[in-house]
Amino acid sequence: MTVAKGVAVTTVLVVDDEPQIVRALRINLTARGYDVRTAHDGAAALRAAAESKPDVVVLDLGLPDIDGAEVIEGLRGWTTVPIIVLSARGDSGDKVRALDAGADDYVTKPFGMDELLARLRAAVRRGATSAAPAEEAVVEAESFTVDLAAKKVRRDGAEVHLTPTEWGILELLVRNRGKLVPQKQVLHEVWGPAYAGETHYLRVYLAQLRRKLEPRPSRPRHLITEPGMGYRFEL
Amino acid sequence: MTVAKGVAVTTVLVVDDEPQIVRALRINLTARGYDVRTAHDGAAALRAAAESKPDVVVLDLGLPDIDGAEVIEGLRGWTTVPIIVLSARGDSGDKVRALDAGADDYVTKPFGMDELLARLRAAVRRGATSAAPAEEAVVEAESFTVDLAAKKVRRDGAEVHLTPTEWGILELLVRNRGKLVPQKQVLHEVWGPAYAGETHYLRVYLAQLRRKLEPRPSRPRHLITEPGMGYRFEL
DNA sequence: TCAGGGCGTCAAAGTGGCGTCAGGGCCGCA
DNA sequence: TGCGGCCCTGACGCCACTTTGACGCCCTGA
Repeated sequence: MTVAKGVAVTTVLVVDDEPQIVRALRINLTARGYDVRTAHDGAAALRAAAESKPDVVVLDLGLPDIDGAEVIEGLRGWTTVPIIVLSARGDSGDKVRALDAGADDYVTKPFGMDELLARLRAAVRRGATSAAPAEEAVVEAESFTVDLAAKKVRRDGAEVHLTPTEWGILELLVRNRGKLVPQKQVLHEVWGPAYAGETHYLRVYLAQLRRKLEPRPSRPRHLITEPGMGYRFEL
Repeated sequence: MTVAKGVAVTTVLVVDDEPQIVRALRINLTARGYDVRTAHDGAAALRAAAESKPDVVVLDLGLPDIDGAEVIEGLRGWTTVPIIVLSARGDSGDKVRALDAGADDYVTKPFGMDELLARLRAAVRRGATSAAPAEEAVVEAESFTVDLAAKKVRRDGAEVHLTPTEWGILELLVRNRGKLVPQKQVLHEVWGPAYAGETHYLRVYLAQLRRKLEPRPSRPRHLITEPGMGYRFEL
């Protein structure tokens, strides 16, 4: 899902060369809060998919340029995004080919909008559960490990308890491991936009984190201060 | 997939009360190398699913005992196994209900065997990629056990009665065992989107759960509060 | 050599979250 | 109509976390 301002918006790519179908889908999907992108032929569909990273694709088989099965294969080469095939041809050979090429569902025209929407929800639901695990959830430093998914920190096997603020800082730095994170960014993301000047907070909390995590808190090896600039997490 | 001697065998659970349908499916699926299990009513289906851990379920909606949507919900309570619904009724209301209850696909009788097999392959393919690390239906903590399929909790052999709200919280935490679940997520998933600020509810209900489940409710070992962040279930 | 800014450290408030208990309202069931 | 289970609400004490202030160090530039 595309995430904007903390709200997950589902993006749907509609691929069809019949304007009235595209129009009907756009109206219905937009009304239900989906972000709708469209493409009118196979080449445009592949481009649009690569670009807008949709959460689900609705694909008509009768495209002017490329055969539908090839579009499916083109997508399946690099993404597991759910694909719902629309087709006027109801014969079973087409269905079998499309599904075996990698489509997730097959709906015959004319279709009921209710049914299509329900199948769309089902496809998105599946996509959401299977997609996730991308990012590596557990990061290992020399003297401690950070589990970003479980929000746990372990040191010498024992779990270390962090307060919400401590965790917020550590998470931010670990997600940007190796990179310098400016003071302003830390303050902004952990405390909020109104705290850009409270650099003293950072000194206090970084000291606390080092005391809890560093083998030698006064000679930090992982939670590095870059004077005047910001902080950096090193493995 | 069930793995035996290095060879992956796909297990299909067929649920239908019409013997000739079951027979036709058994013959066709077995011929293609699937391991076929069958059930003739909803109760048996839920039992068989918990027992044989199928890779895909083919479910007829017109069962003699339980409504089809309830069977789907019963399965979805603890597993993400793909479910393909078969139904004689082609009307769109049924389709929408079944799909929204958690079905993955919907095929209207009479169906072509080719098409059903293609949809089955598509469902299995998806299931294989998403294949979460085989979630267990029954989770054992030190002092109690949670049966996600049966929605039951046992402590010292005796069943513990939970209210719907208590169960909702426990289920959510157990499904995310080890992971921290933010307060907002608990409120959102148990009470609904409008209750994001009612953190007091959580304190009351967590106390109730601890009183019922923890050996030492004031020193919880399994239902852990992470102050300011959320809750965590530990085995 | 001195002044100043940035940083680390320690300790002392204060305050907000948490656990707990008890009461009240609602709804389904007898 | 009464009863019991369940959900919600309010009050209160406690503790952990956040915030704040004071102080000394180091480095840099004047």
